[in-house]
Amino acid sequence: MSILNLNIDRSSPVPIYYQLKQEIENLIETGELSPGDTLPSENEFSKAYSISPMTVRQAMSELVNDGYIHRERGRGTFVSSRRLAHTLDRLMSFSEDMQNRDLTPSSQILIFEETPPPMKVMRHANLSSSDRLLRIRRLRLADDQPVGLHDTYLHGVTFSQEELETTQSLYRILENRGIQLAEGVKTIEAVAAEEDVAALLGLQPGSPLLQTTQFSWDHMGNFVEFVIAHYHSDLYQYTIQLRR
Amino acid sequence: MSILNLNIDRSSPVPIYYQLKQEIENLIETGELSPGDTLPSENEFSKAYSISPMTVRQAMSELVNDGYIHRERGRGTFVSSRRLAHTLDRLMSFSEDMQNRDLTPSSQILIFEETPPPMKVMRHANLSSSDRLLRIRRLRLADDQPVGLHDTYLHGVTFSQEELETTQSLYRILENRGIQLAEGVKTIEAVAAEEDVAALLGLQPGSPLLQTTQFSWDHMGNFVEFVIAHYHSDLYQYTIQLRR
DNA sequence: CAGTGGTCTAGACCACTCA
DNA sequence: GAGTGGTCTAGACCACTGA
Repeated sequence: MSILNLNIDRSSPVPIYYQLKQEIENLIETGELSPGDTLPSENEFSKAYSISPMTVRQAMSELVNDGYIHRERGRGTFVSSRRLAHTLDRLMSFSEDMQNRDLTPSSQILIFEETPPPMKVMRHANLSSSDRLLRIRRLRLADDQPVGLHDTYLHGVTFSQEELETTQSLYRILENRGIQLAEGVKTIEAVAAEEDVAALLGLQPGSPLLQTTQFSWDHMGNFVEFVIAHYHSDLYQYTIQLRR
Repeated sequence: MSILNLNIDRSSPVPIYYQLKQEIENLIETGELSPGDTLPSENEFSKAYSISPMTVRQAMSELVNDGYIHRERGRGTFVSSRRLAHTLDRLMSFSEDMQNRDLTPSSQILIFEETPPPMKVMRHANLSSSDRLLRIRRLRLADDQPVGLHDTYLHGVTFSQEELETTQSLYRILENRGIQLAEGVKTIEAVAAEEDVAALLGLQPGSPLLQTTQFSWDHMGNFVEFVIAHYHSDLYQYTIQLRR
């Protein structure tokens, strides 16, 4: 593999390993390097640009980490397939999710009240029955078709039903109050539709539903929300991108 | 922060950075180090165990990458909130998955044959009806209880049923042939159990099942496998960790 | 065999934090 | 100003691959 023509500016405040990483990333993004192509060896990079091997290695390691390239001992370093976007699973609102799928999201608020935490929430979020959560039940529609039912329980934040109706986005309301969701756990299972849920989603009782339950926390590890959702499985599937 | 009491064996073939990483991981997993605790500085590690700073750094970098710790320039290195397990979603075999859940996995091979690709696979993996795939249907058990049914379609690899029975692991057979799964897409939905599947899983027909369909590719973007799986939802849920 | 990535050394200077 | 992580050097030996 002949050496690539890269632009490394040693007077720049940008770290050398980072410049190298960005340059290679660009070549891959623009298609000048294709999946399966062999990269110059670490040694070649090191000599061609007078960069210490360990510095070259740092750039390569981050590219491997980001999924752009992979290394094979004794063989070389290769550009990886770009089949998948480089995104992992993210905390995403229903609205964001639908917009990503090119559907128009909407909502009907069915319940808006203060309640003590459900048992499951008390256990996982370490709350007691004297704590008060804001409970919001919403029918979720995509292109005006009902696809799911969301029961959201919020901790440590209050607002009016009117504010939700005008803002449309729970996450935006949280952000306006300086609350940022940082991590979450979502569990997915299949359940048979109860009568009330079935009626709302236009299904027969007993129809298979996708049920997701999610806990979310902010950066400090404070419990923020619990959501239990039921989806019409013909209209809503869950897709995950995986890496080894 | 006083120095920790770690066990580093320099005569071991296990790399030093990896030993260091594992030891710290253990301290965090067992709770001997708690979220927010300050780790000894890189310099302290380096001196205490006579390890080169760059080697200490490699261990730390991987721990950061895996979400165990985070670094703050000028302040120190801290144990991260351990609310979430340290795994993101990975391509994982059923066996690995069960072992992570402390269950003993086993399998019964029901079908082992060559077939043309199913329609869905032809579309997604760009194959034609003249291609031949190896199809394997297996009943999957955890602690001897049937939890799921896997239909796997493999491309570009052949082996005998005997080899699978002795090796036990499809992924190991692939690895032995130099095939490494690199990325995948998994779709999760809820379906009603068909009669044959219900019987195998000990359920009534029409019971809600978790259905996952997965495509996997190697580093070069070559299609390797398609798996359609059905799970007894009471016994098997899918959990995802999310980040914003 | 030469070439590759994997690991490791023993230093260096820098920007940043905090007392 | 002492201590921290961030970057970087210029080498070394190893295990592995492939011709």
